[in-house]
Amino acid sequence: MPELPEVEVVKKSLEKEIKQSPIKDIKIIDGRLRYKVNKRKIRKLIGLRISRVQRMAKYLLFHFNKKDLAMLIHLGMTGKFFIKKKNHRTKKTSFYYHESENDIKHDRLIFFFKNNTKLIYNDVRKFGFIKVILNQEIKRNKHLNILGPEPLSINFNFNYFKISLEKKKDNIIKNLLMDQKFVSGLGNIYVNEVLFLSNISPQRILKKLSDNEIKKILFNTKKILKKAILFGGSSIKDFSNSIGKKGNFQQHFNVYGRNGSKCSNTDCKGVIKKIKISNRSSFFCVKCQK
DNA sequence: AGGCATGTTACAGG
DNA sequence: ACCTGTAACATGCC
Repeated sequence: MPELPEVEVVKKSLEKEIKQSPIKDIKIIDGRLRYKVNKRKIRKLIGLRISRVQRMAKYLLFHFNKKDLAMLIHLGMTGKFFIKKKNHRTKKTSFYYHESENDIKHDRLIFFFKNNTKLIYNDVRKFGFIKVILNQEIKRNKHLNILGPEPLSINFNFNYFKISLEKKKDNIIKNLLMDQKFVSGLGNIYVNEVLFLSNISPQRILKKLSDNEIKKILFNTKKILKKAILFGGSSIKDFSNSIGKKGNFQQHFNVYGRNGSKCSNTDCKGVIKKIKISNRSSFFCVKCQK
């Protein structure tokens, strides 16, 4: 899925484009997402105006002028939004995985606004979901209430890291950073990149992390997420097409998807290796990540 | 043909 | 009850 930077970029583009006009209609083309879209509940949004779009970890939360309702969205692996304005070409708000530019067969849901703007939810693999929830349920929502601190917040700090390590000393660092209960918003790409920048092997046992290394991980996590947001996120497997909105941060990957190539540290002659950790691909330099 | 893919979670086993 | 690892979800590309 989009990780935190991609979701943040989507959030910003949605806030900019779709706040003003009321929803006129909602068409469910294929509601069989991770959870089946509840037709009755989602139609309650007709007539409402989006007042704010919020990002929580990798989730999007839509708020409306009718304050008791909210819409929770997760993009899964391949969820994305398109905005279509009258007499304008389609604007992407998210990122291509491996689709062609004009592929519409994975459009799952369309929000029609009174000003003739359309907001299309498109999801190839249907791992994403859309749920209408009550505002008062947000705090105890089962997806949201287990999330650890946002990586860019001050709550993700040295003390928090140390306290968390007490309980998890036998695990390895990659699993910890991937754990949304520990820190919420990182995924496979950015965890690989953070550990590279920190010169730490993804397999390092937690109890063998020094204080200085913990500080490096914290610093590099915040640094790389901010940088990725500035570059508009990462659009993997879609490097050449420049129509619409697209992130460029994949060009700055040091290790992700680069197995076999030389380490990008100029003083290092190491090679990037790919291994499986908890069934996910991990990439690291055998020489400078210890 | 089989393996792989930005994620989450249900489940089994400890 | 907690932790951890694995399988499953649906689809398409290499």
